[in-house]
Amino acid sequence: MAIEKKIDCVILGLLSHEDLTGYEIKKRMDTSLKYFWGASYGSIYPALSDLVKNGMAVKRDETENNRHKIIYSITQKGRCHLKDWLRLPAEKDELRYETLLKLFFGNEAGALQAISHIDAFEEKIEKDLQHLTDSADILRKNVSSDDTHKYYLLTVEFGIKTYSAYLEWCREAKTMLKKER
Amino acid sequence: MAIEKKIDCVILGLLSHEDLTGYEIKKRMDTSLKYFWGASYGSIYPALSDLVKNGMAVKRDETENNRHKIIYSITQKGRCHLKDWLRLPAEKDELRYETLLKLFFGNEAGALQAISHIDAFEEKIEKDLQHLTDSADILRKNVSSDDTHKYYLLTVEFGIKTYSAYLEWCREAKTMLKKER
DNA sequence: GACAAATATATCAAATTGATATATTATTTA
DNA sequence: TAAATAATATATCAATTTGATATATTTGTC
Repeated sequence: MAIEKKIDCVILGLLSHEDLTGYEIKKRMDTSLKYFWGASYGSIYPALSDLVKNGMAVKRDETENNRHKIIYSITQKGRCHLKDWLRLPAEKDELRYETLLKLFFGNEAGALQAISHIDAFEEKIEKDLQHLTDSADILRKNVSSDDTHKYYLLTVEFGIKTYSAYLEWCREAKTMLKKER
Repeated sequence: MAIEKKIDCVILGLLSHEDLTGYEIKKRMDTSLKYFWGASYGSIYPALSDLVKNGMAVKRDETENNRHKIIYSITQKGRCHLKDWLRLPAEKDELRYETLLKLFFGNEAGALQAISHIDAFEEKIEKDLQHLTDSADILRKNVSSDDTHKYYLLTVEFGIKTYSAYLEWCREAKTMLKKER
C-alpha cells in the first residue's frame, strides 16, 4: 500500500503524540494546526475507520461518567508509515485567500470597497496574531521540558512572522488606495 | 438564485477584464492568481457551462488557424452577480502548508529532516519571490495606464511582503534547529 | 521530417468540506 | 431549581474541488 492520503498522515501525526478520540482530533485541528492545516469531521471519522482497518491504529471503547468514547492509538505499523511520509518532500504548500481574490477584482467595485475588505482582514489578523503571541509565550516556557513543543513553537513563530507582515501590508495597501482617490 | 460558488465568481471576475477561453482561464489561474487562488480544469469547464446556462456568460465558437476555440464573455447579469459577490465579506482565508505540517510533527523524524524540509521550502520561496519582484516591476510601469493593474499590484505586493517574511523565518528556524543539536 | 511543447476541451474517481442529525453531560442564567 | 445553552461525542451526506487522464490539433525545435 502506498503512503496514505493527507488526512491519514495528519491523524497519525497527532496520534504519535498521544491517544485521542475523533472529537479531540478535531479540536487539535481547530487549535494547534488551524493556522496551516484544517480538517472536517467528514474526513476525520472515515479516516479513523480506515486507519484501524489497515492496522495503522487501534481503537478501544471507554466510558467515562456515562459518556461513551472511542479512543485511538497509533500502532508500530502506523508509526512507520508516518515516518515514511515525513521523509517525503512536502507536496502542497498553498494559500487560498478570498480577500486577495476580491482585491484582485477590486477595479469592478472601487477603492472604498477594497479598503473595507482590507479592514476586515486586518482586524481578523490582529486578533489571531495576539493569540499566536500568547501561544508562543507559553511554549517558550515549556520548550526545554518537551521536544515536541520545540517544533510546535517553530510553526507558531512562522505565524507570528507572516501575520506581522500581513499587517504591514494592510497599512501600506490602504495608504496606496486612499492616495489614489 | 443565491450568489454562486467560488469558482463561478472567480471566472466572472476574470471575464470582467476580458473575453477568455477555458484554457486561457486556467492559464490566468496558474500565473496571475496562483499565489492566492487555484482552480483545475475539472472545475473550470463545468462552471463555464453553468454560467452560460444561468445567463451569466455567453459563448461563441471561433476557428483561428483551423484551431477550434470557445470564447466566453460576461453578460450584464453576470457583472451584477460579480458585484454582489464582491460586496460580501470574504469567507475563506486559509493557508495549507504541508511543510509546516511536517515540521509540526518534526520530533518524530529529527532536526536534520526538519532542516531539509525548510531548505526545500526556502528554495521554492526564493524562486517565487524573484518572479513576484519581476511582476511588480512591470506592473509599476503600467499602473497609471490601467486601473486593473493597481489592484493586481496590491496582490503582488502582498506576496512580496509575506514571502520575504517566510525567508526570514527560514533562516531563524534553521539557526534554532542547528543550535539544539 | 520527427519530436516535443503548447493549445484546447472534456471527463471522472477520489478527497474534502460544510452542514446537519443525534444524544448525552456540564455549565450558566433566570 | 428549572430551563437554556454550551460542550462533548460520533456519524453521515450532498456538493465542491482536485489531480489525473484522454483526445486532438498546431507550433516550434533539432
